[in-house]
Amino acid sequence: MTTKKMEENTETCPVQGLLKLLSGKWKPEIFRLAVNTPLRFNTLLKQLEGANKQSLATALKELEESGLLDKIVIREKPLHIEYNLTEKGKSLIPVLEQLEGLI
Amino acid sequence: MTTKKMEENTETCPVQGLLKLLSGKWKPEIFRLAVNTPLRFNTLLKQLEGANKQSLATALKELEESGLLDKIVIREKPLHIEYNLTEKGKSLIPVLEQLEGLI
DNA sequence: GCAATAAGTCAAAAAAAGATGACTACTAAA
DNA sequence: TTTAGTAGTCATCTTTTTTTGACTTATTGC
Repeated sequence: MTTKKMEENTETCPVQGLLKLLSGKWKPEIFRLAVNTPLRFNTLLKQLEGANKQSLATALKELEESGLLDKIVIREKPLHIEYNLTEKGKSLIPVLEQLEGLI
Repeated sequence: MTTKKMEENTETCPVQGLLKLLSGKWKPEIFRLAVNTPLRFNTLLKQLEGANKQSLATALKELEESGLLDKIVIREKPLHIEYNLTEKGKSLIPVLEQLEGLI
């Protein structure tokens, strides 16, 4: 085996792919909170005890990139940003609930 | 270590708990292989390109500890060990298949 | 213009996860 | 008793992930 570092993961395993969508220290909790209500950055920062801006920003960006969250600018009182579950994101809810029941 | 690093994860999030069962570089692939047939250490080591003994041992132990795999000693020709999906492990299969369809 | 609120970015450090290579333990057969 | 097969462990090193704290950008109100 040639010692290539992170060689292009041919991603032979579909389970791996789906787990990646929610892998990381904060993504699962962020996802759950998003199920109930739209998310805002600073609110989230207070809700997630121990989380920091950087980690949060990274997690939100990745959730957005994988199509689970939508980011929209709200032009209101104090202009802000909202993160909402996409349809794809919502489609995961029942399956995750089912899994929770099994564990 | 007197100082606790990973402070008692109150584990507020069930999604987190279930994702942990299959999180890590090799666990998803190991799980998938276990669906088809009992696993043996050295065979697995050859099947998982790039995996090493240590990582494999750790993954197998964790899968066992979380109740997804059973480890049994087979007293046969060349005495060896077999890892099989537990009932709990098997119960995950249909749900994971469902998730794969969504991603 | 100046301060406050909201949502970030950046470089560096710390911690966790994974990889390496040498070594161990058990059994069975020669 | 030596050798081979199976299934590991251990200490150490490297890579990846997460955290820290300072700095940035944009908008609104005074």
